[in-house]
Formats: sequence, C-alpha cells, structure tokens
Amino acid sequence: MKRSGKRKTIYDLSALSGCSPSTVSAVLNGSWRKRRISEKTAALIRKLADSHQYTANRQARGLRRSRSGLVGLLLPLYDNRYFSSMAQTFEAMVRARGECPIVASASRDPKAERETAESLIAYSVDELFICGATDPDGVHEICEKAGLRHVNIDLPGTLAPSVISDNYDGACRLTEAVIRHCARTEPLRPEDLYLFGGRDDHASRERLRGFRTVKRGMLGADPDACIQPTGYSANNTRLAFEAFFAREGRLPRAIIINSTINLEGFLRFMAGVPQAAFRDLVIGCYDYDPFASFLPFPVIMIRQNVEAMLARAFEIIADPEAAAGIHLVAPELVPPRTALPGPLDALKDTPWRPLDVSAGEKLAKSA
Amino acid sequence: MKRSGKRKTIYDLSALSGCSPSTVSAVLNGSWRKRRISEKTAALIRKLADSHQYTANRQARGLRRSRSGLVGLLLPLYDNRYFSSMAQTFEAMVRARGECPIVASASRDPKAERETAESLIAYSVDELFICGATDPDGVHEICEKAGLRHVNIDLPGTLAPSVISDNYDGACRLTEAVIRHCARTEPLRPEDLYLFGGRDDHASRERLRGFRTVKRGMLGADPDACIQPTGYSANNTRLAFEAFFAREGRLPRAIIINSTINLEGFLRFMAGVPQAAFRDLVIGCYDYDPFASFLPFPVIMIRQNVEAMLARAFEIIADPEAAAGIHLVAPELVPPRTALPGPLDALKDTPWRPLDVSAGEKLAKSA
DNA sequence: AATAGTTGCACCATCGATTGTGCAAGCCCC
DNA sequence: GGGGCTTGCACAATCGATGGTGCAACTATT
Repeated sequence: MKRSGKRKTIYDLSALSGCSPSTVSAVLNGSWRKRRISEKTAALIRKLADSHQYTANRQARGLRRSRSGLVGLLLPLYDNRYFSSMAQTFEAMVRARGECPIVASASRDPKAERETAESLIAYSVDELFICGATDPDGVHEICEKAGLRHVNIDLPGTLAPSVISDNYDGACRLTEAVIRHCARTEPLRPEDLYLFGGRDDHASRERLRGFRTVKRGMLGADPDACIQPTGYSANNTRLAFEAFFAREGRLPRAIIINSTINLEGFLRFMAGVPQAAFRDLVIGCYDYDPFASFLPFPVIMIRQNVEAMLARAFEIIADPEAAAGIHLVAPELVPPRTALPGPLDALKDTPWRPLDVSAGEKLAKSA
Repeated sequence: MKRSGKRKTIYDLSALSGCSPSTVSAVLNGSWRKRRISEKTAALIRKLADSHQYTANRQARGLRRSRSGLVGLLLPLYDNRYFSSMAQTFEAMVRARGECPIVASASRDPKAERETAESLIAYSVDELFICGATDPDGVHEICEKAGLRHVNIDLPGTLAPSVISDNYDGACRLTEAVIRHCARTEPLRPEDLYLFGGRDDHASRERLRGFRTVKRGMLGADPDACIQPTGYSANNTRLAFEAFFAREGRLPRAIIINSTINLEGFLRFMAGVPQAAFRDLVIGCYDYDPFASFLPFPVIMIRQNVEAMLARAFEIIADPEAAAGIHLVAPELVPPRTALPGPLDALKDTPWRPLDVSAGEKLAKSA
C-alpha cells in the first residue's frame, strides 16, 4: 500500500493566511475570542482550514497540553458478549462526552495488564477504566505514579474505587431460580446441582459464596465434589464435563456455570454427546448471551448491568473526592429464551435501498 | 478519583545521571551503540530508568518521529462474535509485531467512519485497517490525503486493496447445504426457502447472488417475495418475521439469514412464539456464533476466516506495490451443533489456585 | 612530539500546537 | 496633543524525544 500526501500544519495555514501560527492555533482550537482575534480573521482561517482539510496533530497538542483527549478502557478480552458489549457501551459513552475512546485488551495476564496500562499512559490517556483486571492493584500503582485518574470495573482492587456487579446476590438469585425451575418436575437433591467454572478472583468467590449459601439453605447440603473450578478456559471446561460424563454416565440435573466462556466449553462437550443427554438439564449461567439463552434446554442467565456500571464509573472518575471502595450494581436475572435489547440497538440502520444484484455481479467480476 | 505523581522525563534522568538528555534518549531508545555511548553509561542510565519507572512519552516521540507505533482497526461495531473475534485476533497480531493496537468503532455510519479515521490520523496511527466500512472509499480519501497506509477488510472499496470473504461462494455452499439438509425429510419447493436480512453493501449483494443462483439451480425458481431485506437491524428483522408469521401463520421451512445480527432479531421473534413453530425449521446463517450453532433447530453457519483475512491484510499493507483490488478469502461452512475453537483459546489461563471462600466473605464485608 | 584516528558524549534544531506576554495602531477625552 | 484604554495580533518559550553535528580527550603511529 503506497502512501503520499502530507498533513497541513498551523504553519502552512499561517503562511496561506498571512497570520501568525499562534493566531491560527487560537482560531482553530476555539480560544480565539479570548485572544481577541477578529471575526474576519477567524473566518478566513476557518475557511482555509476547511478547504485544506486541516486536522490538528493531536500528538503535538497532547504534548503541549499534557492531555490527549483519549479515554482508555483496559479489557481482559474482546471476544464474548459481556466484554464486547462493555466496549460497545463504553465507546458510545465516551463519544457522547466528545472524547476519543481507545480500547485495549490484556488477556487476563497481570504482566500484560501492567504493560498495556504503561503503554496507554505513554499515549497520555486522560482517564483509564480498568475492566476485569486480574491484578487491579498492580495497574493502580502504575496509574498512581503517572498521576492518571482510574477506576476499576467488574473486578475490584483495594487501592482505587471499584464498580462491580453484586455477584453474591446475583449468584443467590441464579441458584434459587435454577433450583425452583428444576423443582417443577422433581425436587433436587444436593448432588444434583453442580457449579462449573470460576477461579480465584473476587467475582468467582462471590458467586461461589452465593451458590453455597443458597444451596445449603434450600437443599440442605453442598458436597465438595459439586464444585468444579475450571478457570476461564473453554477447553478446561470441556475436559471437566467429559471427565464427569465418563465417570457418571450422565450429566448433573442442574449446573451453574460461572461464565459464558465456560458455557462455550460445555458446547464443545455437547457436540460429542447425543442430544438426549440434555433432555432434563437446567443450566444457570453468569453473564448473558442472547444465543445462549435459546439453547435446547432451559438456560437461566445473569446479565450484568453494563450501562449502569459504566455510568457509575464515569461519575466516580469525575469526582476528585472518590476514594477506594466497592460500589455494587445489581445484575439482572434473565429467564430462559429471552432476547434482550443490547447496545447495538442504539445504532441507526441506514435507510433501505433496493438490492441491485447486477451491481454485485459487476463488482464480483472486477475481483 | 484523585491524581498525583508525575512522569519522569529524559531531562529528569539527565539530571540524575549527569549525562545529557540526548545521551539518555539514545540509551533508552536503543540507538546508543550507534552513537558510541559507553556500556558503563548505558548501564547507569538503564538502572536509573528502571528504578524510577521511566516510560517514554509517546506523544513526544511520535511528534518527533512522525510515527506513533499505533496500528488502528476501524470496526463498525464490537458487539457480535464476528467483529469481536476480529478485534481479538487483530490485537494479538499487532502485539506480535511489537506495536500497539488501537480499535475504534464507527457504527456503520459513513460520517462517523470518516470522523473516526480523521481522529485516528490525528493520533498519527501508522497503519489503518478499515473493517466493514459502509463507505471505504470515503475513508480512503482521508487516509490518502494524510499519507496513511490502509487496507479494507470485509467490505471492499475501489480505491484501496481489499481483503474480503468469498461471499458468493459461501452463500452458494450455505444455500446448497440448507437445501440438502431439508431434503432429508421432504424436497423443498421454491417458496419454502427464504432469505432475510442484508442491505445494499457488497457482502449482502454477493450473498444474495449466491443464494439466487443456487436456489434457481436446485429448486427451479426464486419468487421475489422470498427475499426479505431488513438491513443490519435486529428489531427490523423481528418485525419482518412477525409480519411474515402473522400473514402465513407459520415460518418458511428454510431460512437463510444474512448476519448473526439478523439472527438475533429472529430470537426476539422466537421469544414470543411457541417452540413447536420451530420444529422443522432449518436455518442457514452468515457468520459464526458458537451459541447460535446449538439452537434447538439445525443452524448451518458460514464462518469467515478472520485469521486468514487479517494475515493477508497485514501482508498487503506491508507491500509498497499493493494496488487497489479485491483479495478473496474462502469462508468455512459450519455444520449444526459445532463448537469451533476461537481466538480466546490462545490465552493461557492462570494456574488454578483453590477457591478461598472466607477470603470472598472478607472482601464482601469490606464493601 | 606532531599528526591522525577513535571514543564518548554534549549541543542544538526540530516535530506541531499552545499560551503568557508584548506592542503597535486606533480611539477617546480633557 | 498627550495620556490612557482598547483592539488585534505577533513573538517566543514550552511540552519530551530525536538525531545531525561538533568537539574535547585519548590512543596509536611514525
């Protein structure tokens, strides 16, 4: 791919207009009234800027102002509906504030988290939203040192304000809903209800705690074997289900799954087993995915309130007084076969124009 | 959120080390051998940089070098599995090259696409991957003017190289697979096979062309009513299905759906209809979503080869000779109930540590 | 010891935009 | 017509990193 052309600067416009660079700058960044530039000069410069497609070099501006206009979101990953809707919603909210969203992911790896944060800081992001970090406090130290405002989302740290879902409450409601759903046919015994997934993070711990509380309360016991932690790996989850199935010859009647990533591991297991094995199954799953909600057995899901969490986080990051501490946001219980609206519904579709098939053929021929 | 601290610069390290700023700079950016800085001085400066957590100000560096180290991906949206896996794969590939990925989305809106491109250019991205743009040529003009290397993905333009899926071939194979799947029970009549979704973009046109070619070839006809374009809106798709169902009292036996976004619209319709209505349904859907593949009726999907498309795009963008033109990448037909591995499988999960429930309780109490 | 070559680093302009300050020209008023 | 005020802009330093160039202090050579 060849390149050409080069960007105009305020110096080019200065030469073109006969005004000084500082005048051009003032006109184009809006401070011209304050600097008593005449309306006429301003109009001239704006016209030139327009006709030459001028755009300010943000690196230069950022260097001088020591702020970039960038708002960062640090994500563990993109490729599931929870985090992708987080990115989608974040993008919309930052744009609504007239700033530029920049998203990066760090693979749940503490080292990558720190490096990515450093990299974002190197680009002088003005604020950083740290979402689902494995080591939020590690990232905090780096932000602190750089004087960067930041807030945790989804997984809490101890050194910065954190906005997270009320995972304990969500897990309680989810577990209860699953137990009640099963009880429609036949009461559940303790060994009929399993939990798969999760690892040693705050969310998993809280969900597990909720699960155990409700299970003991409603079913009277919670044998250790009923907890099958598999981390956030789909393949580990598949292996865990395969091992269970090989051992028991069947699935548990009810399964709580810690994340849609683990549910994907369950799919991998499903693919190798006759559909009949899932006839009476009831699943409760943390995080909402519209397609998962319509699987061929009841899937009760917990949808984290991404919009509310982000809105709260924006409030907190704007508050100079905000201190470390956890802000809980209630998640939502989603019954089986539910298609909730999502952030994409905010996008307007372009008006429909009739499909021109011959145009398609022409384009295809030119390929 | 309060801020504090401030970042060290080469001038701070210069003062600390007794060396000049240029020496510090040379040591820290690797050009020190060329500048004949002694090993001893280099070691001293590196030690200071380390102990003071120095990181270079990338805006300053970018300003001076007129390149930023940023590689941009312009996406229509984040929140579906096709685009989120695009972002995930892109991120990994850019990181593998030692550069910094930056992703932004533009909502399929030509104006937003141009503005986002301008914004990325303002941050001096070194290369731009334009994915699924509604108006790739509009973005091209802006890139061209800025001398920015760029390449189209997913939707082609006429002014820059484009890497896209072979949508025609994919649609042919998908349509044929759906027809054959239905024929297992009872041969399909032309009016049993519908296509929902799509709008006036290259991908939709090609998919429609493939659909028509195969349908006419295998079923002998393709009544106009069998094409129900609904754009990329889930709600429009829901309305289209509701209208159809109200009119016909049933669904078509087989439906090709242009995108998982439209399939989500179908879910919204599904939620209001008894499950029996879907007993004999067969769906063919463009784009792959693991959960959609396990819906309670056969869903045959087409998975676009995101890795291959991106890999090809990276080759092209590195090639100074690359000219405008379309590069086709074959998509993959995915049978029902298939859980393919995805980009997340490349992430290593942290080793398992036993869940400490009491720790969770402690954390929860501090909230 | 004088010359030539090498080593090791400092100096300074530069990237593009911002912003505090200075100053000429025009105007008003007594 | 001189002092004071306003208008409208130019000048120059600055943000942090980079890289071309210059130049002492050594070392080697004859």
